[in-house]
Formats: sequence, C-alpha cells, structure tokens
Amino acid sequence: MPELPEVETTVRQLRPALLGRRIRGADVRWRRTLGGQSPAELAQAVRGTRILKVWRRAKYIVLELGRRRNPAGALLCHLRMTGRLYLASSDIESAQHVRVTLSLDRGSLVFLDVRKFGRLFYCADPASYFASLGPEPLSDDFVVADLGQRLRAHHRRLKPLLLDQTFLAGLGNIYADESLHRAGLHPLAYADQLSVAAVERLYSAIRSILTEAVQREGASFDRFYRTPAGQPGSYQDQFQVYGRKNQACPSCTHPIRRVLVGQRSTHYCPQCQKARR
DNA sequence: AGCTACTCCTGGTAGC
DNA sequence: TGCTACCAGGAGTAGC
Repeated sequence: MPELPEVETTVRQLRPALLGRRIRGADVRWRRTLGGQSPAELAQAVRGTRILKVWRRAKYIVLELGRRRNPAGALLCHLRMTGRLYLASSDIESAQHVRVTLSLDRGSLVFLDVRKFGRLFYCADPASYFASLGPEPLSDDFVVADLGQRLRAHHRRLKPLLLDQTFLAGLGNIYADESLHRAGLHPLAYADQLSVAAVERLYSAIRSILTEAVQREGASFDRFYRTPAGQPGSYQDQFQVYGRKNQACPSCTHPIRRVLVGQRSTHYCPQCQKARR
C-alpha cells in the first residue's frame, strides 16, 4: 500500500510536470473522495490557481496553489490503499475507477482509486492541518535521540506505535514490519522498555529501509501501486517478512509468523525478533 | 493514556 | 460453472 516511499516516488515524478501548471477545473465522479467538501467548493477554490510547489508530508501529496503570486492554499491527496495520481494528455480520462480529474492548462491530473478510501481535497491551511503529525523519519532534523525520547514517552506496543502517524509520519504496515525485523525487535515489545542499542537499531532500520525503498520507487506486490509513469516499484523483491508467512526467514531460515496486532496483519521472525526486554 | 472494535470500499479468491 | 463468504488495509471515531 502506498506508504512514504510510494508517495515520495509519486511526488518526485509528478513535480516537474506539475510546477507552474494552471488548474482550469475539477471533475468529481465520487463525492466522498473530497472528504466532506462539495464538488462546487473544490472547483471554486482551485479554478484559476497555479501549482507553485509539489511536496510530501507523511503520506500526503501536497500541491501548493497560488493566485497571482499570492498563496492560495493547497490540494492535498492521500492515496490510502489503492489510490493513484497520474497525468493524462487529454481532459477526458475514461479509465475505470477514476474519482477526480483536474483539468490543467496542459493535460489533466487524474486521481484513480479502486477502493475509494483515498482522498483529494482543498485545504486552505496545510500547515495547521499537518500540525499533529509526527516527525519525518528521513528528515535531517530527525536524529536517534528524537526517536529515543518519543519511544520513552509511550507505554505502547511497537507495531501499533509505528503505524501511528502522530508518533512518526510515513510508515505503514509493510515498512513497519520490515523495520522491526531489520532491528531485531518483536512487534509486541513495549516502546518505553527498549535498550539504547535497540533504539539505535530501530532508528537505522527505519531510515535505511525507507531510503532503499525510495531508491527502488516503492513496492508493488499487487496490481495496485504503480508510479505515475505506470511502472511498478521493486522494493517488494527486498521483503524479508511482509507477506512471507510460513516462508523461511532470510536471516535464520526460521518460518515467518503472521499474527494480528490491533486488526492488522503483522509479520515477524520469532527467532530473530525475540520479545526480550 | 492506550486498547479494541467498527466503518469505509472493491475485487480477487477460497471453498463448496 | 456459479455462487457466497471472506480478506486486504489507513485513518477516523466511539467506547471502555
């Protein structure tokens, strides 16, 4: 599912084509994609604006808008499970599952989403919308001491904590499982009981895995995630535990176990990830 | 504060 | 073949 690496890839590929484009209008085919906003509100807010910046925060794609050089809010897009954002050459995109089309002065930006969980909406003040999100794990500002401090502040199981976007922004089910495996930490271990060495392992596991996954343009293990260019990512080839139930752990050959933690499937190696401490 | 359950959705697939 | 039941999951919310 689109997590930080997939969203970052989407942003990097769309940015050069979107910068400076003018939005002419919005065609909404599934209202709930707007998350409570009306199609008229969206169209009115974005019509005539120019795309000034394209960036990512957590799993959100941010298109900063301007009107005659003045800031004019932003379009926020969250791909959730099956969302895709890509450019089409014409205004009329007839592909199945298209939920919103933004017509530009050149071509259009299409939001396609099979399961309809994704969101695309106008936000006047993205900074305050993002205020409660946790730090960006790949930011230069995010150092191991930050992670340690945040972990000690919560008596919570590691797996659900890593999925909590107010704790750390950008991890989802896949990269949380992979990070815990690389760090040798049990998904049910308590955050406030980790040793200094364990915190350091978790920090470098998260950073290295996300960095590698961005380099590989994310992971495409099903038919859903594709880059805006239509290509699959390749990080799925590096999975050590995710989706590998009963297969041999690449580190120790012990069978990978799958359990439910807070209704989420969780994959780990009982040999490499002991519930110690 | 942290937990669990539930909701939103569709299409693929397992089982009969 | 054709049917039904179930499953995946990010994030928001409610209730304990």
